[in-house]
Amino acid sequence: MIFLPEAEIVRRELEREVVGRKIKDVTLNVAKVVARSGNRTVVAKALTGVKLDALVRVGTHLVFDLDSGQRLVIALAPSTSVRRNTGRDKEEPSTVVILAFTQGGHLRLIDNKNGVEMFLVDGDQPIEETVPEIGSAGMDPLAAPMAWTDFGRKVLGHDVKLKSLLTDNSIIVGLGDIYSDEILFEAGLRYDRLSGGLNTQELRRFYRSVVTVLNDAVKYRGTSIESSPWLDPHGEPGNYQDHLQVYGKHGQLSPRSRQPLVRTKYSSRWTYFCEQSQV
DNA sequence: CGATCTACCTGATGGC
DNA sequence: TGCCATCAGGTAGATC
Repeated sequence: MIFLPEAEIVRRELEREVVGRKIKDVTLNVAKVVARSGNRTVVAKALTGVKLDALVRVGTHLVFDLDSGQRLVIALAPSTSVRRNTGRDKEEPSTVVILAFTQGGHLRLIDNKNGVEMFLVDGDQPIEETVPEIGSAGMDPLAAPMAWTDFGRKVLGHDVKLKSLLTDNSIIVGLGDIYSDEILFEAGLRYDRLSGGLNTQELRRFYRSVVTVLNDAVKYRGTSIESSPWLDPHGEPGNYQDHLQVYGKHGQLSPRSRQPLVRTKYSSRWTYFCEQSQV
């Protein structure tokens, strides 16, 4: 599964290995994935012979500048895998897009739920305008630097349980159960605390934990566990699963309180936390 | 022992 | 606005 740290890892890899390359050939296996730019023939034609000039990440969207003057947007879904392949690698099941480069090699998108979208937008207008969901997306804690004042205002501006806040893409983009539970443990805050009731000290701890956990997850190259498989563009798993403190660890001793960690259902999904150290 | 079924996992979505 | 039922695909474990 791709969440925010994994999206950042993908951006770094593709910046090194794909930017500067020219598209020789385009394979589009699923019409829905490119439908925002028209049909497959139109999109393939618009991309063939075009060079990828620059890449930025906005939340879980990857945005390439093209030498055609357009931009290529890849809107990653949790179910998306991004792969750098040689041209000879055999096509994995659920491969939805293949971009083959004149310099050799492929960029492939794999998605068993067809959740990924790839489309072209005008390069002259701001990306927030050409891609409305980018304009309305939540904060990106990996954007350097996420403003502390924005964070505070957004958190206090809602009165919702902290876990709901963390997993709400319109407030903070790209987090799921794993990173949410880890952030809340790091912050010493319970999943069911109301965001509007945090005091200044708690708010600062919360902010610091969001930034720390997500940056650590990038540093350790993402989280690869059974319920949330993740492989980087080279097919390598991450290591952050070895640094998880609470997720999936109910019954084990809390690193902070030395009491057993607890697992509870919250809005029909599991939440892992330490009853003693998270208040 | 293999095929099939069931329950449950995940995040996204849309109705209330 | 926030909460929750439902959806879809995948999979683990049970059952035949």
